[in-house]
Amino acid sequence: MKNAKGKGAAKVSKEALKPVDDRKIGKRKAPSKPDKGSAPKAKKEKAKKDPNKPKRPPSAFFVFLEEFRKTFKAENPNVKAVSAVGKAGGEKWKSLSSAEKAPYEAKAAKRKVEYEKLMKAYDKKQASSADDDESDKSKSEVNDEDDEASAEDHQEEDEEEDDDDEEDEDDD
DNA sequence: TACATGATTGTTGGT
DNA sequence: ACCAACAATCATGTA
Repeated sequence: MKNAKGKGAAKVSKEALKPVDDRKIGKRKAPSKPDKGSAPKAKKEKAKKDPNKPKRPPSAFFVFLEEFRKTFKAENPNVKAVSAVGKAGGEKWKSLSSAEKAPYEAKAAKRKVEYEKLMKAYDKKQASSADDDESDKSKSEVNDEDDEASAEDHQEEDEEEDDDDEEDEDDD
């Protein structure tokens, strides 16, 4: 008789230590670039802000936060401060069970797939652009802009793959 | 007038 | 494998 839950296999390790629990190491954000230029919109500087660079996909937490923000603001229209929603959201998020977060993770996972796709296109562009030396390159070259080939195809919202027992409620 | 900030967690990319 | 930065939000603050 093997383990009834052979699925888990040797994953008995308890989350164990978290390398860094407090990311308060330091608030590194914008490298402080108070350029007197005021608007960093179009600076011929080397501030390459790739407009094509896809932003990172929102994690399950952010997906949940998006909806949570609405609820939070709906019940706290007086609250003003992103930190308020962040704290409340973070607390609530931890209060949710894996099953509750499942739908959010599912969506986040989907976003990630799209992100990878966009990244691919972006990467391609970078490769082309990387070839700054387009002096006498008679090659066809730059053939980008083929992204969004299939912008909207699957809009299905059915994530009902309940074949396996996914009763993963937090039961510490 | 306009941008940076603050606070949350998760994910991604780089070394 | 680990570290560091960034993803949304939006009123407030500073220059």
